[in-house]
Amino acid sequence: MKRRNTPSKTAVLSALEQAGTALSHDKILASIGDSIDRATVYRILNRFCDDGITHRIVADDGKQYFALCEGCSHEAHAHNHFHFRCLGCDSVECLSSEVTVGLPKGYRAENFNGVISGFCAGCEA
Amino acid sequence: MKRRNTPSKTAVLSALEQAGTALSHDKILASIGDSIDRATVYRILNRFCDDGITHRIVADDGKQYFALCEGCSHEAHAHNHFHFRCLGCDSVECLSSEVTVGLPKGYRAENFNGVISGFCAGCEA
DNA sequence: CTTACTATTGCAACACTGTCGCAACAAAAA
DNA sequence: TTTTTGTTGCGACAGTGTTGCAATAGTAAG
Repeated sequence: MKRRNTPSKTAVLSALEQAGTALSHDKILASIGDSIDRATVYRILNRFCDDGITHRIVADDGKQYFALCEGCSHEAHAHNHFHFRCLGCDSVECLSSEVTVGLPKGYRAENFNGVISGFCAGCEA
Repeated sequence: MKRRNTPSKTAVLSALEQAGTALSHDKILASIGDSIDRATVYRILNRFCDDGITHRIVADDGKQYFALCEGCSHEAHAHNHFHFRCLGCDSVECLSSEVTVGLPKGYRAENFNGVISGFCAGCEA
């Protein structure tokens, strides 16, 4: 499946680049304006994940967040790091600490999803 | 807020006890039959979480799972352990390994949510 | 430049999860 | 038994994410 360069795709990509952190779908939509259809943004993001351009985080609010992959190749995605979601400003950022978790025998891990929610330095009263 | 003992509450509790693992809302509903309303089950589960009887896990499918708390007091909930969701049989179980993650300065953690998805020993081809 | 191919888009509709308001009900205490 | 008030059932709702389909527009070939 060959990919094409479209204005929508570029807009989503630059929104993620500009933010620097993980963005929820609606944040992305708000960032690029409502000129692009909801469904299109979802499809673009899913394509990005398929292609290894972004990784998907499901936070404890049940919503998906997307962040640009940095330093991980297409073959070896190493997203075993945590994310922090601020309950005050609703921002999601990647934490640097990597974690390895032991699984029971015979288990095979496919995806890692670690989120800690709380209050960031700015929102902490 | 005093709690009352009702058949619905007992049914949900025994469903969780019988399962031994974490259950999604619809699994619980299926387990106790459709004699109880959807909204009621949600309310019962939220009450359980408020009271520290269960803890809530949000898996990477965006759904909430509930598991009985074992060995954690009302005051000091220590749910910083991982959960494993099998992509084959869709079961969610608690992993034993406890994890501590370092947060940036000034950050305060409120909730820990770690889920690893993959295939369990039974579903691994 | 023109044409053909097909990835992508927009629109609408849909499934699903979780919540909320309100009137009716029922557990627990008086 | 009566009273109090926590719970339930029903309906409606908001939000998230997906899908089908016709129309559009990249992209490469002629």
